[in-house]
Amino acid sequence: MRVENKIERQMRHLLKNTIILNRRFLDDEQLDRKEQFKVLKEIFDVDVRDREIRELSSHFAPILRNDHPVHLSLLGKTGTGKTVTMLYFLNMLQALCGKKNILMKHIHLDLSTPKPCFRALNDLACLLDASKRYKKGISLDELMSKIEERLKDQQGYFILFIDEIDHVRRDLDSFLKFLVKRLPQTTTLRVVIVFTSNKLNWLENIDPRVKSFLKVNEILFDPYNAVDLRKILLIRIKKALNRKMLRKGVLEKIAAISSRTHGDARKAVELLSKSAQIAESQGTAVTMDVVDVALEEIERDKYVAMIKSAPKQLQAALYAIIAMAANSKKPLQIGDCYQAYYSFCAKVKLRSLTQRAFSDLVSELDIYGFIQVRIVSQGRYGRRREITVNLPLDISEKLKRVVLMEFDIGELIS
DNA sequence: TGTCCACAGGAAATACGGGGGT
DNA sequence: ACCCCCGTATTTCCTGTGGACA
Repeated sequence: MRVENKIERQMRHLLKNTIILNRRFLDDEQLDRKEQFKVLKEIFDVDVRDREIRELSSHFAPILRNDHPVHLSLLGKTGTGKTVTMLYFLNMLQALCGKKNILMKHIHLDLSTPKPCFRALNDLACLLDASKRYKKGISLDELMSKIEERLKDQQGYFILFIDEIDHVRRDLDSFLKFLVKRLPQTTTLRVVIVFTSNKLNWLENIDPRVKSFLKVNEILFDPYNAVDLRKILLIRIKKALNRKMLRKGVLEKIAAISSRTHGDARKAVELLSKSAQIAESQGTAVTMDVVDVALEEIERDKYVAMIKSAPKQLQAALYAIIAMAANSKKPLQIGDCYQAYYSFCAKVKLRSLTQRAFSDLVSELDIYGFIQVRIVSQGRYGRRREITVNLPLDISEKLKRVVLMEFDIGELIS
């Protein structure tokens, strides 16, 4: 057979077995606002998040009557659609207000990465075009004044959508105090603040003096169930994938796994996407087995990505603990781990921390899920935390290698 | 019943780095 | 050049504690 024919046949075969037709629809980051809204509209059109949208409507209805709604707090885990629903809703509301000649504007302050109070205020000021971007060096008061100045003489409704409010580390109180006490007094705008949080009780930890000022309504976003996830995934599949290459039941399986483990739409789409990728690179259809492989791969990548982006000290602590755990079947205790960490630091020329600081690193590793920590009292033999490592062997080996690479040490240290 | 282990974990202090106004 | 401001990382200092053991 002539070589041209071979190539052509090969290409046609590949084309026929292509799974991902339009990668962009598997990753919201790559879609622009307009396309995102289009996808969202389709999702809402099949009655997903119906209750939440109805509640939002009734919360904001007073605006159309020239009345003042109280603030709003959207609660729910990550990936339950708090942000997208709200953005979509605000967009609609904006259009509605436009029709009725009601002055309304909204701003989305995204705190999805943790920031101190200063940074949050600065971001807000930038969004309002009230100040330039500072890194540091300017007092909080000045920033607040700039924002006030900017908003002073404006009229109408001002909806401030603050995403992930609990990510304001340190001094959340003064941030809120400014927003709910000081700001409304210095402006003629009617301010309505919408908070988002994945901690159901974030309001309970704030300064009572601020809290008393903060009248909020709450809307709870439940994790998606399998039925909703199926609808959401189906829309993505239609847009992005070659459906012929999806074996029967795969969609249901992904929906079921996702609703069972987290109910997070973004993660569900990620699993779909990963499965398609794997199947495509193997040249097979997306089968149930492929989904399992994808699940494992996502899990592993999660750990690796986390430790790679973590501070050096945390990496060292993790290495020491994993290495210790490999040599002993019993749970570890802090003191021994600290010794291991200490000598590891010496080997890689890292300044070692005190045990107090190390103890915090251990808690952090626990939060991230690398290790499990349990406080156990041994009577006169002390009160201590027992450390266990439950990572699958391949992952812990991989993590050790990653850490060593981070320290520029190729060869294994015994 | 009191002691005392081996830490946990909170609070405050300190060190350090770097930006901004003047 | 000087002083002020802020953030982060750590250290220092500290009080608290469940229960085995004497």
